[in-house]
Amino acid sequence: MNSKDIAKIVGVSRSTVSRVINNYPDIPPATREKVLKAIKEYNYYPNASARRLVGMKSSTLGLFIIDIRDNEEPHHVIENNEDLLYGNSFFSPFINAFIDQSNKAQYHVLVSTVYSSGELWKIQSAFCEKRIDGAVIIGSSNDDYKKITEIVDKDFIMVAVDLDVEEENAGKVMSVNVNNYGGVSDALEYLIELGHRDIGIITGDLSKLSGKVRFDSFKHTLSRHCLPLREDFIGYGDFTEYSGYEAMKKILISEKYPTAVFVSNDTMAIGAYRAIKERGLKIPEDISVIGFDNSYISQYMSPPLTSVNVSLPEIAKCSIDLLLESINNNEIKPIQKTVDVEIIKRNSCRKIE
Amino acid sequence: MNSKDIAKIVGVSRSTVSRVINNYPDIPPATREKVLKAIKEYNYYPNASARRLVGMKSSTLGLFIIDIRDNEEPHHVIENNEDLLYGNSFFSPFINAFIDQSNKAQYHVLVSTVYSSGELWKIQSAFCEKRIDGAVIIGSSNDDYKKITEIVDKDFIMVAVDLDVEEENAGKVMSVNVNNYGGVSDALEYLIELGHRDIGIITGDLSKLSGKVRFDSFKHTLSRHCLPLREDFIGYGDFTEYSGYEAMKKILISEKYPTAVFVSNDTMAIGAYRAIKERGLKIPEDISVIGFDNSYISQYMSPPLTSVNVSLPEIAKCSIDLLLESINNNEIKPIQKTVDVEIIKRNSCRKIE
DNA sequence: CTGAAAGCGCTTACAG
DNA sequence: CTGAAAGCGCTTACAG
Repeated sequence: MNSKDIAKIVGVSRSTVSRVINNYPDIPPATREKVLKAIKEYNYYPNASARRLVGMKSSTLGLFIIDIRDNEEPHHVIENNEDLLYGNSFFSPFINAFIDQSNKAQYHVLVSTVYSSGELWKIQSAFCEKRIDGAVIIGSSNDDYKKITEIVDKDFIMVAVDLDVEEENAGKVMSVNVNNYGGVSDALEYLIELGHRDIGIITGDLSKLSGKVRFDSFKHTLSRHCLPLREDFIGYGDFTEYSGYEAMKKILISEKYPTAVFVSNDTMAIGAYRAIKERGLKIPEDISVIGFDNSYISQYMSPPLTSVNVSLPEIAKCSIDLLLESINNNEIKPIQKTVDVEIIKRNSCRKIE
Repeated sequence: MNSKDIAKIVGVSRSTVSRVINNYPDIPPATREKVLKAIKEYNYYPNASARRLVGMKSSTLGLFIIDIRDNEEPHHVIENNEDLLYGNSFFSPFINAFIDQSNKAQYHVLVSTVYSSGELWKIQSAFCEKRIDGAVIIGSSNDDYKKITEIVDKDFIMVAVDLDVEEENAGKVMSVNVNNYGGVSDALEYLIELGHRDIGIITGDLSKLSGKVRFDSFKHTLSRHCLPLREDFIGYGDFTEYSGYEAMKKILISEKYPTAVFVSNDTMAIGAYRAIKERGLKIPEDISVIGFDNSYISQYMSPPLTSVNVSLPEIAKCSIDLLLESINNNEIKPIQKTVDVEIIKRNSCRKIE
């Protein structure tokens, strides 16, 4: 069943069929009805490839999840649930939200994973093969993104999510970021309000935007409030649970430990909880903990974790808006958007005197 | 840059360029080299639509997540993190695994959500528009799947995941399922081994395969061991956390309550834990709990939940194998596969005398 | 071994 | 208002 068949059935030309499909004006209602009826009756759908070939959009957005670990095997496939962990806490909900919002905007979405630099060509090829009209890149470090911009043509429509825009690229790239800076200062000010003065931090991966900015904001906010930053109150993590565990253990080594700790994401907070409990300390009685991301699990931790909520659906929405505007106007306006953030108070922080 | 350009550059015809791209034999190595070199140098990628149009595969698999709630608004978009919950525990990790495995098999994946019966045409259209070569359908109840088979042509290649195959369809449909039956009987036998005799159950949504089979297996296994099934030890849930909470409250109403409860999925176990704690009971001292799915969160519950592990990556692998075989041979062999299951023992079940 | 040509299914100037 | 025709970029018999 193709447009020719429909044309024959209705007794018009393919041009006319095409015109009603594409909502041209100047088609007499009667003709339009007849064509529509035949289309429905014969269950006809225009071939997407043929449409693409004559220059129409593919109506497809690409979503590239970058998780490069070049030191490991080239294409590491998720073999067990443990590997899914990483995806689960941040990427997965974002993927869902992105698909959902794209679908709502009448776009298909093509999802791909990139596990090594050697797979970066996937992005370029999806564009060159004309499979997608635009793409979101998520999960890349600044280094990775640099590589991407080297490989992928500059005139393809991409928005980078959760990515630091380097000076050289600023004004050239579309991106949407979480208000990491504000979120951390809010979190800290909340702790300070509760009376805390000895506040520690578990940092994230400092090569990622979120890791770096959260640490910076922590330092600035502390000094703005004239509070000291003690080196032994800093634990360096990399966003994984285990690193959170180790970092917290390190912080708790000395006999004087902070009364509150800001943990740069919830996944590390899980590890931190474990270290605190192993040390025989109670949350929040002995030590208050605040996380970041408000991931699914935080509400179920004991005690439920106070955390900075990042609205993944809102990030998805912003990215798609940027993408679609760019696609429709066929121009790349280098806009940086920031999505705001809010503290979800639960029971892991207490007031002290 | 298209095949004509490459042809001109190399000094051959487009036919030849096409032949080297498609690995035809009988091309002199020298020619092949030259063409490959130009392709690389000019960063040429063949247009996927044009290839599709001349009959090649689209190299794309569809993944349709069915979550029909017709009583709610037609297209409910995920607006807040709470909505993501449902996706998180089961779908999300599956989506990840599916994308990963498809990518590894050199396939793209097009993901779509279906939130109402009115959107079921999306499946048909993706096929008819020739966007995909095959598709996995997940999350549908038997009713939903029936509707799907009514709408979607029988000659499209689909595999149903976690779906009951009705008698009338058996032998016509490709599907992969979890060994729900074996998983539940294993779980129960584990409890029995620990000395439990008064065992309760919180059922899932009985209109879904997993809900129904888990309940059936529970009843059969109990009777095989000559253990009674007390009506007041049964709580009816629907796989959501809140339903688990309510169901457990109902079970705990009478003064005699079971020493162990099988909960049909981990999400409901979260609710069940809450109800048990509110009642002032301890897990596993007063009551043992075993879940199903071994979802991400189960290890972090307190106490960590013993659960039946379902290997989502393995399900993904099976589905893709089925799909690819069907696509390559261009025939639908109605095969039903079952993925095995294993108990992950943690601290929510205790031995009793 | 290789090129010229047909054809995949559409859309869109162009002409009427 | 509508049809005939060109053309999008490929692949694949066909002929040589």
